[in-house]
Amino acid sequence: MITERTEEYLEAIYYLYERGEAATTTSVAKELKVAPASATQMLKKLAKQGYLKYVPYRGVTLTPKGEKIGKKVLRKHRVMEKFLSNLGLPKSRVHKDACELEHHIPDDLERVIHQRFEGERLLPPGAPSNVVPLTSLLDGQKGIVSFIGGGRGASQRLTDLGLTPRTEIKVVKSALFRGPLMVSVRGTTLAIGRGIAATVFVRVK
Amino acid sequence: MITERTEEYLEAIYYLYERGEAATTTSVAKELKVAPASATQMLKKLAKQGYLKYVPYRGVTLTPKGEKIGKKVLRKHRVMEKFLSNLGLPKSRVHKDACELEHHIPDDLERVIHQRFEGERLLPPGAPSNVVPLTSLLDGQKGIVSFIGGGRGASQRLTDLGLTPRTEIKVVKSALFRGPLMVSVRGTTLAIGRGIAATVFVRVK
DNA sequence: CTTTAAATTTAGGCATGCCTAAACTTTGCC
DNA sequence: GGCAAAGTTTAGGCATGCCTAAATTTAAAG
Ligand SMILES: [Fe+2]
Ligand SMILES: [Fe+2]
Ligand SMILES: [Fe+2]
Ligand SMILES: [Fe+2]
Repeated sequence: MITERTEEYLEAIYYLYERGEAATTTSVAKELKVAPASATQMLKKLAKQGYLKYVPYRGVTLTPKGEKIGKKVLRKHRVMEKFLSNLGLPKSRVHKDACELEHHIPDDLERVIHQRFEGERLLPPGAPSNVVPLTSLLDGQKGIVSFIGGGRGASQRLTDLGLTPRTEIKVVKSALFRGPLMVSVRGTTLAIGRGIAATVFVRVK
Repeated sequence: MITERTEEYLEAIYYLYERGEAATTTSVAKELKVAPASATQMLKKLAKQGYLKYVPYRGVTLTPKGEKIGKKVLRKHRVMEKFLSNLGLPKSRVHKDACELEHHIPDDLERVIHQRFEGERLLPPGAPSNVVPLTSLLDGQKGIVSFIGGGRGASQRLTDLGLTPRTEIKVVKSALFRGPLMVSVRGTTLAIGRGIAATVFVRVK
């Protein structure tokens, strides 16, 4: 059985990775507010369990197995944060509560909550319900560009990138709530900012 | 700190109490699928902690402190069960997942979720069970208007909007917990407030 | 080579919590 | 008073997991 603390470590390591920071013993320890010695011990254990590769004095790298968990937990954390803050929970509690719930929310429940709370205010009235902002797609999902909701400037930039209606688009990597999205269009992969991505509405397949 | 297992015991004892059954060592043990000896030990501990009154050979009674917790946990359990099953979780998992979440959902979150799904208890007795308030529908779901539960004013306004019995209606977007619903009726999309939507009962397809 | 920061090892601490079988005691009923 | 059922006591098991200070080692930079 995977413990809550293990999830917490993997989440933190994935978070460092996502920001391009090295996952050293100290950086992990700082992230989790524990002493370096504690992190060393824990990282060795996680390596033995196959969640990451640990090289003494060199830091760690997540294995596919560990990355999958870290990524999932972080995603749940963010989904729950948004959920809670949308419900009007005091800001001071949003993070903490999300950090507890992230370990207890089943995958499918997370998915449903996510779908309902991302971009819901952006949808133009009357749009068919399977048309959603690009930012709502999860990694790996595909869609067809339906229309561009933004103004002229945004439209121009997106046209330049080849993001025009009826184009098929696939989300390669979405940080879910912040940071750019990596999308694949017409065989090429490109990164676009969240702000502009939110103006692209796609029909989900 | 109150443990999960403690909550489980208090929940079970409150559940017995609610049904008018005596909370004896054996009945509690049976409820939780443990040996009587385990229950004895645990009940003594809970008594020492002030959650209940324990009289050897006579069973237990919840103190106000214990009753408050047992009642709350059971309520959370039920709210979560309803929530999960409304979201389409497989029946086999609804109970188990609810029994985990009940220990991790903050009070205010439970309250909000409850409000969203309590509408179903407004159902007039004898109504077929697939008739639910409009507010219970999820995005994209369709239904046939069955009847209007509100008073004259509400009825008039809804009639004006074309929301009359036997009309087909589709929920385009429901904010799930607050804000108006977007519905599609006879080919047009319109927004209606939550309050009035709760008086519209529809037969789900 | 020296210095410093990062990392590791060591040795220990702490916090428990819940469960069971088997033998024994009590209660309640006849 | 005898008996069965309910409840209790006893004695033990099991499953750990994570954290830290201080001393030591290693790596990297100059
Ligand atoms: Fe967490
Ligand atoms: Fe978290
Ligand atoms: Fe539970
Ligand atoms: Fe429960």
